[in-house]
Order: sequence, then structure tokens, then C-alpha cells
Amino acid sequence: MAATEGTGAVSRRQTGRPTLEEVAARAGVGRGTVSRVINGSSRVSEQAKEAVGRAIAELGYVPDRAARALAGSRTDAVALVVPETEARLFAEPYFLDIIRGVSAELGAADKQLLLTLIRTEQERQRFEQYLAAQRVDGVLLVSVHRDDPLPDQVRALGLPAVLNGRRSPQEPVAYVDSDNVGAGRSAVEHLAGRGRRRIATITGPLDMDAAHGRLAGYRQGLAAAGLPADEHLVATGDFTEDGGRRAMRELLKRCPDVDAVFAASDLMAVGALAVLRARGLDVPGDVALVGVDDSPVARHLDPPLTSVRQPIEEMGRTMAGLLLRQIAGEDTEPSRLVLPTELVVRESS
Amino acid sequence: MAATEGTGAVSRRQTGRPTLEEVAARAGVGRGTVSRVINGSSRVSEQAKEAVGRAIAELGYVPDRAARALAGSRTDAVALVVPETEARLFAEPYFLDIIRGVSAELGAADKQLLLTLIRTEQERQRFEQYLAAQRVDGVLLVSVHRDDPLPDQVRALGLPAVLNGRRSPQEPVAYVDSDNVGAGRSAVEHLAGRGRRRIATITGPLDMDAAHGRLAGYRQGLAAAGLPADEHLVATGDFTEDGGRRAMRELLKRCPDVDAVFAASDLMAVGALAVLRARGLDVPGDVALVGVDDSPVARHLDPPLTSVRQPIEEMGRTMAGLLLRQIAGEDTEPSRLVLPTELVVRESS
DNA sequence: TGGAGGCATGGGAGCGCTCCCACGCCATGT
DNA sequence: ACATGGCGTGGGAGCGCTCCCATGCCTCCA
Repeated sequence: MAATEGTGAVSRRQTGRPTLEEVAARAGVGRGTVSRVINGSSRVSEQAKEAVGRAIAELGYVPDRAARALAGSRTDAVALVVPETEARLFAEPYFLDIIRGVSAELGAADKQLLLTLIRTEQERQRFEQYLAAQRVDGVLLVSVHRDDPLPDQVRALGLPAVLNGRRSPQEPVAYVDSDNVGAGRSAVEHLAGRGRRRIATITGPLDMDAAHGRLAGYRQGLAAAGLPADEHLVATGDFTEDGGRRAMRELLKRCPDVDAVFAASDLMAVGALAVLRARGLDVPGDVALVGVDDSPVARHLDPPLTSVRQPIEEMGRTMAGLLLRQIAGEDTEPSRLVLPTELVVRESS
Repeated sequence: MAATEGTGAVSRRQTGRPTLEEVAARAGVGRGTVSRVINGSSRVSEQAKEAVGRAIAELGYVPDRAARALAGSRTDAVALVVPETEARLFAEPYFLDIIRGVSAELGAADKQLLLTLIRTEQERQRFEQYLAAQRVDGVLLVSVHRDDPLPDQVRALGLPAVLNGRRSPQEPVAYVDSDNVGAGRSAVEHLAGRGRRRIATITGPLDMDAAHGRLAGYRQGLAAAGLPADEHLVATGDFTEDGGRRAMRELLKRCPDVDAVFAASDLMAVGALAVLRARGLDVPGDVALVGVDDSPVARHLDPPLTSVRQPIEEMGRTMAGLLLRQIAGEDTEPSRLVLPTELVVRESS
């Protein structure tokens, strides 16, 4: 059984998978025609289309992505890049939801998803090389900071790119963001509507545009409610629980009469709540509290946290959709999409 | 500028990236030698190695993965497959931690990570085709159920595979699991040690081995503490919050004298806590509660939840490590690794 | 001194596609 | 009747690598 063909070499077929050529032979057509059918392109006779379709089905043919990538200029792969330099900044479920949305959209388009976590500064620097080697059709970037060079690196490579969030209001790269200003405004309006007068805010890290947006919204909300803006009521946080704790202490020191807090993230709200509790202040009795993200933790807090929901999964889907359009060349102007947020009222306010 | 070479065709270079051949020319050696240097393989003279190294650096050469995959039999890519058929079963942070671990290990080995969420039954069926087309070197599978055919499909393709968790104690495919039995035992021993006598359990879905393991551990714990096993104290859940709620109600109906509950997941503990609370029962005063996962939600519950921590990220790392070894052919026997768990005591018990 | 063996090396062949040119066929126009 | 043009088509070339065979050199042994 081992050597059936004279002195012939043992066949070196690796996968046993049928190739384009075999499909062509079986269908009685040329390679070109099969390729055309598969790519749904140009003009192929109905008859050939049918014959090829049958051959593909019979053989269980699936085009080889590596060969395609090498021959064509497309790879049908997209990279989702997540910088993780600074410890798990964003709330964890956030990424998962983004991934979920991205994956759904890419899956529908039969593109594959390459997940790239950038951990060290070194990895960050080798990024361009990395992208070049991967041969991806486009890049999705999450969690960008003001001075982040990554987006520009990608653009310099001529690769389509879409950011989640923007670095600044003049972001040149396409992005999908949630309405941070609206989030801040709606939170404050809600608080003011419940009779709160001394509404403070705990901001995110000010090297992120999202933090600025929410802060701007906070100010708009105050103005809309006819409340005076008092800079003592603004404390800087960093989106972490511990940052929220520190900011809350600062706030209580500066303004003991504070009666509401808009925290720019649920995590910071958690920290703030702990401090409030420790000081014997009742939530929402003495101080009302609102967060952002509507994360699972918000629901399970005691009291359940009022929070501004972002459509995270939808942002993921939208990002992927934009990227796909960019790759297809249908999106020459970099799109900027801002998705609406929604206030979810619970017992903390 | 446009046409400098007689009637010659315009150059069609797509990326401008240097190729192996160019490196070879610059280093004054043949293609083969460069390839050998890059792959760190066989015997190359010190001199050639150096020349090639310099040329690579000067040109900024990075090997093209697609070409490599096509020519060789390796792709340097690994798929992480996450079935999502039934709504987000596992607690969300779980997956993220797995991904983190996997990514860290793969990144160190310069392998790329393909994330594949399987959503529909149809996608599940096209899985083999998918894998064939992707040309991955191996597959990591998460969240496997008893009758899951996915692992066998992968093996049938001759692909290395590692599971997170196992389908049954006789799992033929390599896997990494946490010590579910130990988790159950330590929780119950802890409860018994605090004087609890009527210790109930809310199990996971019984088509998952992890659920069985934790239940077995629960029984061992009772036995070790000299407590009688009472089947009325066992209620079946499904790892969801709502399942936990239902099971807790059932438990209270069957055994109003229950004084402790071991829930096989934090999420179920959350559900159980809500029911207990609603019935006016104090935790831990009347009923002590222990969960599994040590998820963020456990920390923020009121009272903070005692929980059995699993080394999730480490499981991810270990899985990737095992897979890499399998790919390298160093791991002929399918490895089974069980990682220890650790009880984190908080105020709920 | 001649032959055998080892080792570094160059380069042909080929992985499975896409791209594109050239060919033949047909229906038209004059 | 012949030329014209379109359309479907086949298949060569080539994407950038790895694999492996053949080559030439050098050392070692008899």
C-alpha cells in the first residue's frame, strides 16, 4: 500500500483539499472562469456558472485564503487593535461588546477578524512592521488617546482605518463615537430635574476626547438648567474605580454641600459610592449619583446606579461597516458617526 | 516621470515592501540562505548570517505571512473559537480574560490570533469549511458542552486543538480546566467551618462538565465535614442570574431551614441573593452565600460575595502554550491540565 | 596523493490563487 | 459578401515564500 507507483515519490498533498484547478477540470471549464464565478464578477454564461457551481458543491471546494491574499491584493482580513498599555482602562465588558459587534458585521461579509492586543511600548513601536506582515485590508482601533500616533501610522501605510472614539474634535481619521456631550447633558438635566442644585462631576482622563465631551455636556446641562458653573465642582478622574474614589474625596473636601455627582464612567461611580458610603452619606438621599456605560456592575450596585447607556455593540457593528465600505472604496471622505446615548434611570438618583 | 522605460508597462508593485529576493541580492547571497537565516534553521555560516541580518535591517524587511502560508505548511495563525449560540452564557469578563491570556502567549511566539464567534447553527455547521479556508495551525475552543461536536470536527481535520474545560471526564482532546471539584469542596468546607449545617447548592447546567465537577466537590465537602447528603439541597441552575433566582426559590420551598448556599457561579449567586433579600432573609446572617468566578460583580455586591477564584487568564495562557507545543509536535499525548482554584472570603459567608 | 564525506550554498519548482492578454465565436453593420 | 466589435473564455505569468536537490568547496582518512 505504501509505494504503489514504481519508484515514484510519495505524493506530498498536504491537505487533500480540492483546488481551483480541480474544480475547473470537473466543470469542464478553465481556471479563469471558475475564478470569475467565485468572485461573482464580470460576465459569465449562465451555463458555465451552473456547471462550476455544481462542481464546487460536489467537491466541497473552499478557496484558500492564503493563496488569494498572495495573488490578489485583498486579504479579507481586518485587524482589531486594542492598546493595553495602561492597565485595563476601559471597563471590561466594553471591549467584549465591541468585539461582538465587529465580529457580527465582519462575519456577515465573510471577513476574518484578527485580534491584536498591544501590551508593551515595544509592541507599539513594531506596529507598522506588524501590519505590513499581516497583510490586512483595514484596521479598527479602539481606545485612542489624544496623542496616539497609531491611527496616523495606519494611514501612512495607506490602510483603511476606523477609530472607536476620536482623538480630538478635528480627528482626520474616520471614527465612530457615542454622543459624549449628550451623555453629560442628559445626566445633568436629569439630576437638575430632580431638584439637585450642587451637581458635581468626576471627569475621565483629560487626554481622551470622550472625557472632554462628557465634561462639555455636563456644563451644557448646568447652563440649560440655569445653574451656575462652579469649577470647584469639577474633579478629574481617570475612568478607574480608584480614580473615582480619589476624586470623590476631593469633591467632598472642596464642596461639602454637593448634592449630586455625574461620574463619567460607572467604574468611577462605584468608587465614588464607596467614599460617600464611608462618610455616612446616603445615596440618593444626600447625594444622587449617575454613571456612564450602563455596565453590569451598575445594575448590581446598591443602590442600582442610574447610568447613561452607550450602544457599544452597535458601535462595533458600525465601525466594521464603515471599514468595509472604506475597503470597498465607497467611502472616500472619512466618515464621522456619532451614536446617541440613552439615560437609564435607577435608584441612585 | 510616468513612463521612463520605453514602451514598458508601468511597474505594478503593490506595497513597495522588500522581498526575500531583494534581501538576498543586497546581502550577496541566495534566497535559500536568507530563508534559512530567517527561520533560524540549519547550518548557516556566521558570516552569511551577519550579512543577511544587516540587509534585513537596512531594508526593513518583514516576511509576508500569506506567502509563507502558501509555500509552507505553517500559517502561524491560531483560531480562538467561541460558540455564542446560547446567549452569553459565561460571565462576560471570563472571555476577556481568556483572550488576554491567549493573546499574551501567542504574541510572545509571534503567532496571530483569529477570533471566531460562532453565532448561528448555520455557522456552526459551516465550521469545517471555515477552518479549511482559514488555514490555521491550531484551534482553541472555549465553553464546550457535553455533546459538542466541534472538538471532534477539528480533530477530524487533523488540526491541533485545546479546549477550555472538557466535555466529560474521558475527554479525548487536550484541555485546560480549573479544578472544579476542588472549587466545590473548598466552598463547602469553608461554609461548614463557619458552622453551617444545611448547605445547599445551585448547580450549573448539567450538560457541562464544570457543573458536574463543582457538584461533586460540593458532595465531597459535605462528606468531609460529616454532613449528610440531602438531594433536596441540590437545585439545578444554568449559570445565569435568572436561573439562580429560580433555583433559590425552589430551594427555599423545599428546605426552609437552609443556612448556606454554594452557587456554582457568581451570576447565579447574584440571582440567589436577590431572592433571599426579597424574602427578608439576611446574608450572611440567615443564609451564607458563596459563588464561583470571583468576577467584578462579586466584589461590588452587597454584601461582597465570597467566591472561588479561577485563574482565568492563566488558563488562556496555558491553553495557548499547550497548543503551540502540539503544533510543534512536542505534545503527542493530548495533555490534560487542571489549574487550582482559590477561595476568596468576603462578607457573604 | 586520491577518494570519501560533510557542510554551506544557490536556485528550480511549486504552493493556489488573481490578473490580464489573446483567442474564437457570434451578431451586427455596410 | 466582408469587416467590425463585443462577449465569454482559456491559460500564461506571477504574487513571495519554502522545500529540496544539486553543486562546489573543504577537511579528513587511508
